[in-house]
Amino acid sequence: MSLEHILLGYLQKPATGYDLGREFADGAAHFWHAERSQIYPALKKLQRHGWLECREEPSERGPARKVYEITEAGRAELRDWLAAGPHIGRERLGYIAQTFFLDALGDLDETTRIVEAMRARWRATLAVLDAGRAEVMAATGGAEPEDLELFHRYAALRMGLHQLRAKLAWCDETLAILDRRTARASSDTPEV
Amino acid sequence: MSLEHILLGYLQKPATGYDLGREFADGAAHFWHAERSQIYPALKKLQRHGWLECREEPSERGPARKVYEITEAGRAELRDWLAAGPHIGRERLGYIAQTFFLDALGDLDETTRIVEAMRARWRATLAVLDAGRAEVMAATGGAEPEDLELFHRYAALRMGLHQLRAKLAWCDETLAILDRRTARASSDTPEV
DNA sequence: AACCTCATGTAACGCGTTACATGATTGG
DNA sequence: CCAATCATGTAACGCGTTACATGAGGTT
Repeated sequence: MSLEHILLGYLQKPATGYDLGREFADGAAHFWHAERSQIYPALKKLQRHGWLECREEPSERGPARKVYEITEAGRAELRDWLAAGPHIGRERLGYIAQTFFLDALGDLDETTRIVEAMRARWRATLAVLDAGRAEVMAATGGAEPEDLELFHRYAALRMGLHQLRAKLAWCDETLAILDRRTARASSDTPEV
Repeated sequence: MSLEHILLGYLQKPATGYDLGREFADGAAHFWHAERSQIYPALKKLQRHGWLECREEPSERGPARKVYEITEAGRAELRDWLAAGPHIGRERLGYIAQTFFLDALGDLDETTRIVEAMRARWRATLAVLDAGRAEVMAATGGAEPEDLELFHRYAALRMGLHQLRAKLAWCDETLAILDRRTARASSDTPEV
């Protein structure tokens, strides 16, 4: 159900399916993803519900743009979804599953290698989110954004940052434990 | 692809589909979930691949138990999956999406209410994970587990704890910002 | 008698991914 | 001329959810 409501959320400003596809590649990337092949049918479904209206506009290049706009019923539906309490679903986290079973490799060096790879990936993602944060900070001069829309978008970004920093903290903690363990193991069986 | 590999991971010790269903309700709940209706066909598929073997055993109550056991090919497949680098997929986080669009409610009191509800939910989950951590701590006497299997299961649990604490830290941070904002707003427009 | 736990499944549906189709314009 | 960007989609497939079916044995 969430994708549809995210589309309604974005469509408080009129947009085309193509535009929305870009949002999922940019602004929303850290909490949701959708391909355009999924977006186009979803928009039609929202229109059938009466939550969106559509007008066609010629485009300079390519086929006519279908610009969607939210209706009053759509706004009500969005508000219901937002006010209905937190939408916390079950998270499927392959990397924790992997950690959970990593003993099957029977080798703590392999564990170290995998955790280091995780750290590298998340550091790269953190750099992207941090750039977004720096942008907001520059625009507001270091204060919390006054504007309600920006305030909430920034709050969502802060959540992403907290989560990423927690992942990285776990990597550091785990690597430290692994380090201590390898150090201890090599002092137990010292080289000749 | 992950569910199948998680099943292989668990099946380093023989188990039935029913047993595995319980794991997803208990031990694996914080990073993966699967219904038994999904597990039974998945086990058959793994068997077709030659990664599992199955023997039937009579059960004291109910129909015969199908006890699955991993094969050498299955172990190789699991090791490949584990060693292939971190399995970091796209996360779909409805609650961040919700935060992102919460300005549509046009009311910071509603935002406060939602964030408080999130905090309550995550506090409850944290209590569960923390109990698991306390159990391990009690068993090892406060040290990191020596046993390789326990070490990795505990590492996975620590990750869950880090993530939850990050969520809660965000709630606290956000509620503090909201508080300051409401305080400022009421001093700008003081009651008569 | 009603209900819980053990133990197996099937069927229908919905959400998400990948691949493909079409076609105009702009830039190298 | 080739590639990228704009702009719309469809089709096939796979993963996940919900609901249902069956039936034995033990508990209240």
